[in-house]
Amino acid sequence: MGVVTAPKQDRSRATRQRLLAAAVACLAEQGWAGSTVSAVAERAGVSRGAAQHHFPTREDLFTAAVEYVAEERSQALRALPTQDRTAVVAALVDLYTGPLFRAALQLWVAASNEEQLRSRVTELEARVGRDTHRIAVQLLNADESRPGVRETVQGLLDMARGLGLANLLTDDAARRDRVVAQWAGLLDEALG
Amino acid sequence: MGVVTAPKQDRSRATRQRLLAAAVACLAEQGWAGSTVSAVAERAGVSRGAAQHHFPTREDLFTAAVEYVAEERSQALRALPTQDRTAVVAALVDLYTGPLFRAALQLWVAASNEEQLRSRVTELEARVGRDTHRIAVQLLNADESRPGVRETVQGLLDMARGLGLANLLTDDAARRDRVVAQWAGLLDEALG
DNA sequence: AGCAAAACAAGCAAGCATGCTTGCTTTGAC
DNA sequence: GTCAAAGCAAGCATGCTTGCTTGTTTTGCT
Repeated sequence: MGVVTAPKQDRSRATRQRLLAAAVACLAEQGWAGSTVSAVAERAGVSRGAAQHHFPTREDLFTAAVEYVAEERSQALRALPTQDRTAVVAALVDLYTGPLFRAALQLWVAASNEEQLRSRVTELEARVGRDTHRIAVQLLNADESRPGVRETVQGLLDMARGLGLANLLTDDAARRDRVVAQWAGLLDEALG
Repeated sequence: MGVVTAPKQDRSRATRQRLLAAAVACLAEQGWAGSTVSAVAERAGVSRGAAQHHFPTREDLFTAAVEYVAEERSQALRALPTQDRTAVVAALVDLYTGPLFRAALQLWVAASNEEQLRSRVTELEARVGRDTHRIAVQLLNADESRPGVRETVQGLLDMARGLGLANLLTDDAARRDRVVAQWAGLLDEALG
């Protein structure tokens, strides 16, 4: 009762998947308040009743969606190719511009107000954040034993977050590219 | 009709002010969806009817609140003291940690989904962003005629935004201080 | 002091999202 | 082929927020 049990039928699993994907898309496009279960169900191509069969309450649905977003983001992270530092910086920043980041951003802001979501989303961000930092250090070929290197990389990721946030309203890819180019150079000097 | 006319009575102006301040506080604490006009009116200490007398529709209220936030942020910006670069960086970052930034963040995210808000909030961010950049260049004593300096400062402000965003869920002032110290050093080298 | 206008308070109807309940269809096993 | 269980669809009741409408108090001016 209440425990999310592993689905036993293929159709059910497919529907669950579609519902979660639709939930993430709705979050990215219409935000938290606009992501009503009717909207998610309609986008997933199922009835609202079906949605509430898989996720009895709206909170259940988006609790699962949080995990889904975390999984997708980790997956995108691991798909990053190894290149020169400028390309790596650009690729990292690109992680914060897609619909996945938009959905995550909506979840962060919603979690800052909804008690129920806060703990789960905080855990998500901690986990994904650690993964991101680890992979960033690896891809940038940074030596974390040197003092300041850890903070430099953290600042870079914070800058990427900020660029993604600025990208929420106005799609300023041109400005972003210039900033990325400049700071990739500064970073290259700082990391040696 | 519909045009927000200048209030003629002192009590009215005070109530308007309290309503706007309460709207900003509600935004920062309870987000966009949670900032119902009842909540704002209660926080302002007036009845809901009074709130709807001053702002006939909810959109009117928060349209005015957007302007209010922009004004407050510009004011906070101009109050920044001139100090050494590390202190200036810390002060700039601090601009992105208070309730004003939280309210602005809620507005950004809400505006990314609500058509009506988007244009106004976009204009707000453009204006405040320009002011912030200008004052940052001035306080940092940066020579924008040198290539790359403009992008360097922009990247710093983007990092500040990202730090503020990270601060939304977990109040990690310690990490922020370390990142600020490190990036202040990087910036000092880059600006010469 | 009186008066008109503004400011404020309270109640009412409409719209919407959620959660529950009921009934029908599909699945997979015997 | 049948049957029980899971998946799915639709309708209903509740609670909440908004906007409007009506009535009362306060303000500023003559």
